[in-house]
Amino acid sequence: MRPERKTPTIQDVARSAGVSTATVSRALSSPERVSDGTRARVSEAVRVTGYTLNQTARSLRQRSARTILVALPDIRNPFFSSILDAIEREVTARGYGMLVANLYFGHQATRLQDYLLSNRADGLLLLDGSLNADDLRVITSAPYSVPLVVACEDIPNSGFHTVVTDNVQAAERATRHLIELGHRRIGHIFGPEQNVVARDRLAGFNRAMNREGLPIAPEWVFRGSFEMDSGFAASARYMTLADRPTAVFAANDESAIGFLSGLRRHGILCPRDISVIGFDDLGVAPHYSPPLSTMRQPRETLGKMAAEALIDLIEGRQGNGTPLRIVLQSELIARESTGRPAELASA
Amino acid sequence: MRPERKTPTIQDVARSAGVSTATVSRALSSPERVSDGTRARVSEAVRVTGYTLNQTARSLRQRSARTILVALPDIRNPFFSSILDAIEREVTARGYGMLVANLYFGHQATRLQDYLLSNRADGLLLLDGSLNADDLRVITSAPYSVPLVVACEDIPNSGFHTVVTDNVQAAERATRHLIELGHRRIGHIFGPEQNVVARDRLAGFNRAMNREGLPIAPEWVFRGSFEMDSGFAASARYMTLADRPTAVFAANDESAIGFLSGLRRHGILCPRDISVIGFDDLGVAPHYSPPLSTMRQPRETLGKMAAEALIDLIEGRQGNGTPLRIVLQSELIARESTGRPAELASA
DNA sequence: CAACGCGGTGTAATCGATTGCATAGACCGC
DNA sequence: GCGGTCTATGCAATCGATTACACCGCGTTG
Repeated sequence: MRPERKTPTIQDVARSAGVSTATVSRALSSPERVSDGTRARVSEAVRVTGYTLNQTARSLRQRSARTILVALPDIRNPFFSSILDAIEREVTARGYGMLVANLYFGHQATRLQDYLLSNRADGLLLLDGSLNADDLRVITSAPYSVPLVVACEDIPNSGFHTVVTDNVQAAERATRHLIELGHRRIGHIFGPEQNVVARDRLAGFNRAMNREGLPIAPEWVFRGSFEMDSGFAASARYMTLADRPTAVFAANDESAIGFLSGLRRHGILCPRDISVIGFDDLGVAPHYSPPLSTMRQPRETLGKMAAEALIDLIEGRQGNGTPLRIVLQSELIARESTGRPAELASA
Repeated sequence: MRPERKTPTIQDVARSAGVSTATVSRALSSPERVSDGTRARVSEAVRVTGYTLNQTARSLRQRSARTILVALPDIRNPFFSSILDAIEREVTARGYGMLVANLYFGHQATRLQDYLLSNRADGLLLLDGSLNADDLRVITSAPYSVPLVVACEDIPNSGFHTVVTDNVQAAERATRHLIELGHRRIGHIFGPEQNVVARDRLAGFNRAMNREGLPIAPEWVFRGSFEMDSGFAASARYMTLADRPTAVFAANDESAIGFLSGLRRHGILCPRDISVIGFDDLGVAPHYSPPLSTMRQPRETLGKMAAEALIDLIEGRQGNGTPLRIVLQSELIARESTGRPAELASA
């Protein structure tokens, strides 16, 4: 039977300051519109009452939650979590909150609708390319018109605002790095077949090989899933080959690491017997054995730009109809896992 | 000058179904309270109008956002991101949303207040032990009474509801593992000095050594920060020692990996020359060279239980005044980075 | 001196749901 | 046939802010 104290509202502040709620609201959100005296009395009243704004009430009235929703396939993936970090910084700096939805590769457009159409979030930052563009258009077009920015994983030809890195180009660069070292027989560990990023990296690999007139052996393209275990599995298949590549471009660092870990068990040493380059520059890459050559994406920039773009969209800037498309470049980080092929080194 | 179509509201549904808004509300949230016919007409009206609930309006009225806030020191850390994953699953299953605040080791209690006292979130799941208990009590006690569960990093003697693992015990187990292998001269890579988890692990290390009557050399306890680079730095100091330990317990896998990576550059090989055990069982641990022995915390369970506890608290279950305290145990995962010391192996 | 502009403030409508209370009608039992 | 109970529904208040509009008083200007 206790008094059930409630948190103070703007009414309490108004009463304490001897003004109307309208004045309190103005004193707090556009201080230049009230007189100095009033402003001071309101501040004091806020202090005395311990008032804090009820964001829910404000959201209802202003039809904006000052919150964005970030949807991604897997939070645990360190690549995504560092993007998330960059997004969080930017979003926080702009006074927004960040809701996170993990989709587990689930294509769950419905769950997203739930958040977005219920006014809990003002826009969607989508880091998952596996969603269906038409499903998404349901929420981005009238009457809902939810602001959307696609980042990291492109949804090709969708016409959505997009911030990505050029994976084809970067994969080509990685492959060319191996070629420049003298490798001619080069394999690839592919990512999940449906994944845009994996496909782009395969395309870049193919392009580099074709441009140099090098043959692509189908049995040297190992199926993978971006996970360490799939790289490990690829190493077993590698061992069964009669004719083996001297270098491998892995679609990401995880598969490169799993692959190397498997090879080591068979006594194949990197870079002595094989060169391997990965993608993403995970934290462990420089400390792996051997330190892993890789392509580094500008993760912070990517996350920051995507968040900026989304908030601009939400706040009505960036209004000119044409969809935004930002394409960033990745950087080659050559470490010790790539070297000249054995036949040249010994020569 | 376009018509500015708005998303349909419950009023539109009511009009379309020929009933009052009260009835629509009831049909949707407690269907058993309306007649079959009405329910059908309302469902149809919802379909026709494309109605979606405005969660903000509901939150305002019900004084609950169906959202929790998770605050952590560093999203990029794979340990935290996998906890976050478990939390997200549980929270989503219960119909809640998850706001994420990254604190960057910033002790920013103020930012948390912002979210919690503004009714954007119904409770706080705190994964950061560095916050000041008294600052937190401001929001957990009247008039605000924000539900709080502390997880992962304990805030000792705070009286908050807590879900953690027993780091002292686990560190003792890890150290004992080294002792059982025959090591007598054992070092430790310490975490950030202020961090509870780091302190507990040091305490467990000390306890194991003391119980076995083994000496603890101060110069064998390397200062660290839980990051790979700090493990790497420790390796440099290790090399300068005249008298070196034959085994090291690192406060986490990152520092173990950095340490091993540094030693390798000096030709010190693990496990031949030194045994190293880490903590956390990162994804890379089984694929590192050598595969890393480590302590595995029940991360999924921890995240899930913490989320459950918080939601129970929010929804008024788990009401009996005594603070909850759940302590989980970790599991030793012995891999190849730990072995018998050289002098015994050769014997 | 009347008209006007303007800064500062208050009144009340509004955002979109939920819910306490009232009521109409059906049904029941005595 | 009457009171009572129960079900299904509607009316209107409510959550806590923002904001359109009105108003007051003062200074300026023609």
